[in-house]
Amino acid sequence: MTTLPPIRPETFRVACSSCNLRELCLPVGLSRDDVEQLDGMVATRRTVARGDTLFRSGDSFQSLYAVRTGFFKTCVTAEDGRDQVTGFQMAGELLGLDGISTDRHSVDAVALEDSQVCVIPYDQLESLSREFTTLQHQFHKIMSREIVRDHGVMLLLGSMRAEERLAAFLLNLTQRLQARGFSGSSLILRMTREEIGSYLGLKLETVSRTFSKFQDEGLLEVKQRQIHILQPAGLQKVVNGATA
Amino acid sequence: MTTLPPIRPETFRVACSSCNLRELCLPVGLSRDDVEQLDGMVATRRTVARGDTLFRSGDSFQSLYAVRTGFFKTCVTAEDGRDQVTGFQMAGELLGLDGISTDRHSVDAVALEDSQVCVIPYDQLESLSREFTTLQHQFHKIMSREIVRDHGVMLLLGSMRAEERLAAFLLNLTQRLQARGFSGSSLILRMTREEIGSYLGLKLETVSRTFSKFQDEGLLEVKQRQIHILQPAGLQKVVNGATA
DNA sequence: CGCGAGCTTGATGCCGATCAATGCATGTGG
DNA sequence: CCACATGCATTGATCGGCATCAAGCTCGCG
Repeated sequence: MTTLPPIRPETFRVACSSCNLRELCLPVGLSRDDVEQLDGMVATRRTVARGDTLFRSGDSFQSLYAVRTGFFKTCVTAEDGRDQVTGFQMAGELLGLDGISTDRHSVDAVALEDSQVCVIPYDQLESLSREFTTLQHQFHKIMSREIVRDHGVMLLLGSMRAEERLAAFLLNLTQRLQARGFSGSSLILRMTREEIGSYLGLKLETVSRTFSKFQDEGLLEVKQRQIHILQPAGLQKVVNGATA
Repeated sequence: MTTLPPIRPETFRVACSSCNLRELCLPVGLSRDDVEQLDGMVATRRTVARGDTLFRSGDSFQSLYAVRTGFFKTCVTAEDGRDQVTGFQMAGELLGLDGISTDRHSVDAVALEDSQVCVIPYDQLESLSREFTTLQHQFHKIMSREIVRDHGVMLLLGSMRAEERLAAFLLNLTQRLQARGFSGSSLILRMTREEIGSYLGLKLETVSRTFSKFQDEGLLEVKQRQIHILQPAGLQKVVNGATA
């Protein structure tokens, strides 16, 4: 068998028009022609190893990033050192929107596994979206969706109990994974109990205990970070007020 | 004394270029010429009586609203009826950004006192911001600022204790009032203890008790909704981890 | 093989929720 | 103008959920 020329990932053409995430990512709803306009803008990718930061709070803001592969968390840190996970991002989701307001990032974005992102230079996005109405509108929708998502998290943090929070979190994760073609019932958590706890406003022990409780009740199976959802409907009941 | 002709507010010319809020509102950072372009877009005002809603969750989204006078709250409601105040808006702040994502509003906006808003038809805002780079950029900054604000609320809800939450809330309110030319030390709350509690993820009794505690400690004076801040620095200490 | 990061589980305590009563303003109708 | 109702706020007593403290446990990895 003759050896093929080595694959050099860096040289791959980065092109939204041929990306399998285009139905989830920035290009949603754009025509074929419009998407091809994006190809000129999204010219580079960046690889981020597990544990490394894509950007940090305080860094100057230049670009947005679309997750191509991998998994991220974003964290805010208060002056007194307290910190809070504000979100988990997977393929097709945008990172960096926080930076637009002050030209500096206000959160840390950390890769929870080896990841790749597409770099979207922000000034180019602004000028392209002046030309292409659909792109402009799509971008606004993405920002608005982030605001709506944040409101949902506030509801969760402000008025739900531990079990309800974890159940809501798991259902949200599985929905997003399912939209990406993964199983809706089986998943591997990319984050620690502590990170889940930070996101949900709980301590890691409470997260662990709640997983165990769900397991005892037959709602799911937990083996470390491997989760099998056995009764999605049961979890949904927990999210609402099932005091079971 | 001769009677003056009656003032008919509806006929006042609505003009961003002559609005005293232009340094706080959408026009921030725009040149005189650019602001005059806004005058054509922001053509109408709407009056909302105390207790009435400007829009409701589920309403179709057409316009953004800039608070001109008065005070609003926004609430999300879960399917099970639980609800959560997601923000309080005062003069110069924008309402309705949540609606862009799905063309329907996802929160209720309720006036907490008799209020007036400027109506900003969203399709006109999009087309104007295709023409005027500074407007486009300013609008993006406002959306991004909302996202950053939401992250701050998540930090508060996820990792602060009752006293810290209330202190942070009061300092935030006074800062915003001060930016509008009001005293930084004396304010009248436009919302009930229950609404504060909902926003902060606390019960109204806890809010009330915490006010009393701050008063006992000499940090402020409370007389129903009248608040006098005596030691802003003391409140700031509470926001960080003063276990006092 | 043994170390360490992450996870589980138990015992205890505290913060804020809940339940309940009273107080205080505003407004309405007699 | 007062009596009473109503909505909101305060304060007390008790309870419960989650945090905290503390031990082991599991698993991947050098």
